[in-house]
Amino acid sequence: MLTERRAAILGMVVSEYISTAEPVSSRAIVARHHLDISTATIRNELARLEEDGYITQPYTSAGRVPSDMGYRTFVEMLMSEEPVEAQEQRTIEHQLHQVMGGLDEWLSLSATILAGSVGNAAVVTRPRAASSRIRHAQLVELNHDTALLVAVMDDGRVRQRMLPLQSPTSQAQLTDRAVRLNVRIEGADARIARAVAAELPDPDEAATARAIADLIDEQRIAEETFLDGLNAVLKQPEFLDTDRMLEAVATLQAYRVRRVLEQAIDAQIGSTQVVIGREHGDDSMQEWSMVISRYGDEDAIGTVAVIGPTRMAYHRTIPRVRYVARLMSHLLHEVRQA
Amino acid sequence: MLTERRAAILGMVVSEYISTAEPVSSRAIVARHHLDISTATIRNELARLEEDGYITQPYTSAGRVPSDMGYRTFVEMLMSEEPVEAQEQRTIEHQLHQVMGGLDEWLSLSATILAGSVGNAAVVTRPRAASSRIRHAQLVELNHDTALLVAVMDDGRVRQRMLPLQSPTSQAQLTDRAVRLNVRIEGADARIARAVAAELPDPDEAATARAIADLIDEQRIAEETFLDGLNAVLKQPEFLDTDRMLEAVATLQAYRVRRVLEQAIDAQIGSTQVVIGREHGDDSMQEWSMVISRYGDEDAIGTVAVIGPTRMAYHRTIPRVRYVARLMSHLLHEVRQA
DNA sequence: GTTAGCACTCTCGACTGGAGAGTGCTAATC
DNA sequence: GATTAGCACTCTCCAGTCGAGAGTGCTAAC
Repeated sequence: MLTERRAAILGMVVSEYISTAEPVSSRAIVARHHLDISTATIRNELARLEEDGYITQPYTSAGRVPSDMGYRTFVEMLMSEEPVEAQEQRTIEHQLHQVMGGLDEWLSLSATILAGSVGNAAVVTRPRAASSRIRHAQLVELNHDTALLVAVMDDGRVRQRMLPLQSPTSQAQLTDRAVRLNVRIEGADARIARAVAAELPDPDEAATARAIADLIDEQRIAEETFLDGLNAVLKQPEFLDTDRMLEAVATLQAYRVRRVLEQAIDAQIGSTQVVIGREHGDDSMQEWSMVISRYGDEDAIGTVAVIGPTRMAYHRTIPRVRYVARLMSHLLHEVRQA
Repeated sequence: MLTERRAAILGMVVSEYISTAEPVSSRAIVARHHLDISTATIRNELARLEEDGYITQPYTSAGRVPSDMGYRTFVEMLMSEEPVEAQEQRTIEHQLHQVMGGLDEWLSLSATILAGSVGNAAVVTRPRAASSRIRHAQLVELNHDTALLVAVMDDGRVRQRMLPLQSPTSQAQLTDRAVRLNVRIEGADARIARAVAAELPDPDEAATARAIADLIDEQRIAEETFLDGLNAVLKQPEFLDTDRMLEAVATLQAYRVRRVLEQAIDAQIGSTQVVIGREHGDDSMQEWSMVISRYGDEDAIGTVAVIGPTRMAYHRTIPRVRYVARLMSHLLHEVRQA
C-alpha cells in the first residue's frame, strides 16, 4: 500500500532523479528536503517502494531510480504542473505570429519552439481531416502535354500534382475547365469526385477529376511530421554513449514514432496523453516517453508531441505540450473558418 | 617533388585509409599491393611525403594518415572514378520515377537515395530561379475577411500566403479578381508586380499584387534544403565518441552547411566541386568534406551535395553526385519546359 | 516505529605493466 | 646512390589491480 509518507518520498525520488539523472540516495532525500527523519527510515520506506515496484536499483547498494510505474504514479498523483508563465506564453505566441507564411511554416516552427521550451525533441503532425474535402482546384499549363493540378483543401492545405494531357490544351482552356470542374466538385470528398469523374465524357477532364479524388485520399492518409530538437535530446545524459546515441537518432527518425502517434489517435482534443517507457507496445521505445496532445476540431485533427527519455520533466512538459496544442487549435481555426 | 613512385604510394595510402580508417603502415602497403620493394623503402618514401605535407602521423611511430593536401592530390591526380553501373542507375531512376508527387518529393527522395548510395549525408536544395517570375495566381476564400493567395511560380513551385481583406469578398469576386490580375502580372518579376500594385486603385487588389511581389522575392531568396543520411554519417568511425557525434549532428543541422553551398554558387552546372577539410573557410567544418554539384539550367539552379568526413570515398562519391545532379537537371527540365 | 552504527557491496577512476604495432636509424648490400 | 635487413625505440591499447567513496541492508538499541 502506498501510504501518504511513502507517496511523498516517491515524489522526492522522482523529481530528484529527473533533475540530477543520478540514482537517488536516502541521504540526498533528507538533505535536499531538510526532513526530520533519519536516512535509515527513508531506507526502510525505499525498500518498500522497491518491493512494490515503484523504484529500482541499478545495482545492489546504489541509489534508487524510478521505474515506469514510478513515473506513472508521479504523473497521475504526485506532481504539480509548472504552468506556462505569461512571459513565456507571450514569447511563444510572438514567435509564432511573426511567420505569416502558411500552415507548414507554423507547424515546423511550433515543433522548434516546443522542443526548445522543454529541452527534448518535439513532433508536430499536419492536421488530417476526418473526411477530407476539396475547396478549389486550379489547372496551370506546364508544357504542351502536361498541366499542373493545384488543389486547395478544406483545411487550407494546398496539394499539387502533374497531370499528363491526352490532347494539347491552352492555359485559357485549362482555366475554363477548372471553372467548370469547380462548380461540380467544390466541397466534394473522394467518393463524390470519383463519381463526377465517371460522368465526364472528355478523357482529360475525367482524369483531372480522378486526380483530384486521389489527392483527397492522400490528404487523408499522409500524415507529414515535423520533428525538431534532436540536438537537445542527444545531450541528455542517458545517451552519453555512442551506441545509445546512434540508436536514439535512429529511433527518432524511424517510423515507430509515428506509430505511437497513430495509436494515440483516439485521444480527446484538449486532453494530454502520456506514454511512459514499456507502456509503448514497441520494445525499441521502452526507454522513451512521449507526451501527446491532439489539436484541431471535429473536422481536422493534428498531433503535438514531445519525445524524450523516460526521465523527463513531466511537470514542465505536459502543460507546455497542452499549451502549444491549444495554440495550434486556434491557428488552425483561423485558417479553416469558412 | 612528387616522383611517380611517390605519387603511387600516396594513392595507396589514401585509398587504404579511406577503406580502413586506420593509419596506414608501410607493411600494409607492401602486403596489400604485393610490392617487390621492402617496407624500409616505403618508409623512406613516406618520410618524404610527410615532409612535403601530403600525409601526417597521428603520433610518433604510428601509421600515416592523409592530410587535406593529400586528399586534394588524390582527387585531382591519383584516383580513378568508379562509374555508376547501369544496374545502379536503373535502380535510382526507378525509385525517382515512382514518385509522381511534385518537386518537393523528388528533392527529398533524391537526397535519401544519394545518401544511401554513398553512405554519407546528402543535401539537395530547391532550385532557385536566377530571376523568379510568377506564372499564375489564384485566390481562394478562407473566411469573410481572409483569402488564400496561391501562386504558381515559373519553376513549378507553388507558394501560398494568407491575405487579410479590407472588404468582404465572395469566391466569385475573388476568382474574377484573380483572372484580371493574371492578365497583368503573368510572367512578371517582383519589380513589375510592384509597379502593377501601385497602379491598382482598389486597396485589396493592390495588396494582392504586393503580396505576389513578396512571394516572388522570397522565392528567390529562400533556399530550402533537404537533408538525409544523418544515420549513415554518424556510423563513420570518426564519430565514435559522443562529443564528436553531438558536434556532427549540430554541424549538419546548422546553417554553416548552407553557407558552403552558397559559396559554391559560382560553380558551372555539370561540373562537380570538392571542398576538403580546411579548405572550408569555416573552422568548424575542418573535419568535413563536401562534394557539390549544381543542377538546373540558366533559369533556375539548385544544388546536390554529399557531406562526410574528409576520409570520404571520393572516387565513388564524385561520380554519384554528378549523376544525381544530371538526373535532377532532366527532371527539372521536364517540369519547367513551357 | 525510528534510529545509530557498522559491515558489506559495488562502481569508478587512477595506476601499472606488458604486448604489439610501427617507425627511424644504421650499416651492409646491390 | 638506391635499397634493404636488423634492431632499438616510441607510443598506444588493453587488461588487471587497487583503493576510495558512495550507498545500502541489517542488527540492535531506543
